[in-house]
Amino acid sequence: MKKTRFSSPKYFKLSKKQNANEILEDYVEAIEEISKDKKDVKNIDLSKYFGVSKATINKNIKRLIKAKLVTSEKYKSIHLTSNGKTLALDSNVRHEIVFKFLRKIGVPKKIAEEDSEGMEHHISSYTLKIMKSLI
Amino acid sequence: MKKTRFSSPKYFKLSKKQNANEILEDYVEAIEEISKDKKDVKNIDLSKYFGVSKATINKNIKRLIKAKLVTSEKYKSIHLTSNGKTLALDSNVRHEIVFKFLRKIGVPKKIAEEDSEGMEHHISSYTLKIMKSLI
DNA sequence: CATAAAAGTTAGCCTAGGCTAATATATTTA
DNA sequence: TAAATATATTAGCCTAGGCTAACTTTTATG
Repeated sequence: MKKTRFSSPKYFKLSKKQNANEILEDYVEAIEEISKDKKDVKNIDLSKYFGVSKATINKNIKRLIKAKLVTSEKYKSIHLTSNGKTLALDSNVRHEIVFKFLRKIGVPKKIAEEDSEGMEHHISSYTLKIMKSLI
Repeated sequence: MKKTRFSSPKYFKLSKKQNANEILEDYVEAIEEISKDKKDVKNIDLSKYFGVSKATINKNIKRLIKAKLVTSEKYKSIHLTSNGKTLALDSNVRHEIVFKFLRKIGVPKKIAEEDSEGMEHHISSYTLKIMKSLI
């Protein structure tokens, strides 16, 4: 009597690949959000936002530049490229769907904020569509 | 007119900490599952299960040993400690709740397997309780 | 406007989690 | 049982994502 298998190798591989982009998505989403309040998005804003050191932000911004998601010159502010903007908006839409869905099923705001943050990168578009339809 | 903030620094910090244990949980869960079919769980089984090299498994098993989740001697099979067993069962329960919840809202089996795999580490016990009650 | 404070950068370190290649041990099977 | 195959381990490499400390540049202020 074999138990249902909830996972298998291939799914792990997929989730690892996704993982690689998680931080990039979080960053562009953060940059987009911060730029609603401030005209210039600086290193220090992201440092405060994510609670990590300026050095870490600096390193990660270089990855974003390499990935053509942002542009930035030394000591200057950070700007999303059109790719970056698209990814940020996409990310935000997914984030919002998950957040609202969690609220809909009765999860308190604070917890829904935390959970949606963690979950947004691990939900397929199929599942997102269902969640959207249930909001 | 400020937009709702879906995320904030502290949630990121929390999710990073969780991340560190993800692989440990995945491993104990896998070991528990494999041991249902085979008496001995070996390196090679996990290598096939996760689709990563034997060397990687070997390294990670050492982390599990350090974390007192498994015991294993050179060239011998891997056994969950009672801590490991507890974590595995816990993990599996969470996994199962998410999987069944996704099925309940209409997500196809294959996709529910993938998504629940990714999501299980990012859902609070509060949200899990709600999901459980809705299955 | 000079200097102090704030922000940005760089270098060097760490852990986690991958890999390959070489080697060691176990297991199968001719 | 000896040789071939399978599995396990080790060493050394890589990237991502953290950190601190030292230094540079920018910004604010006396």
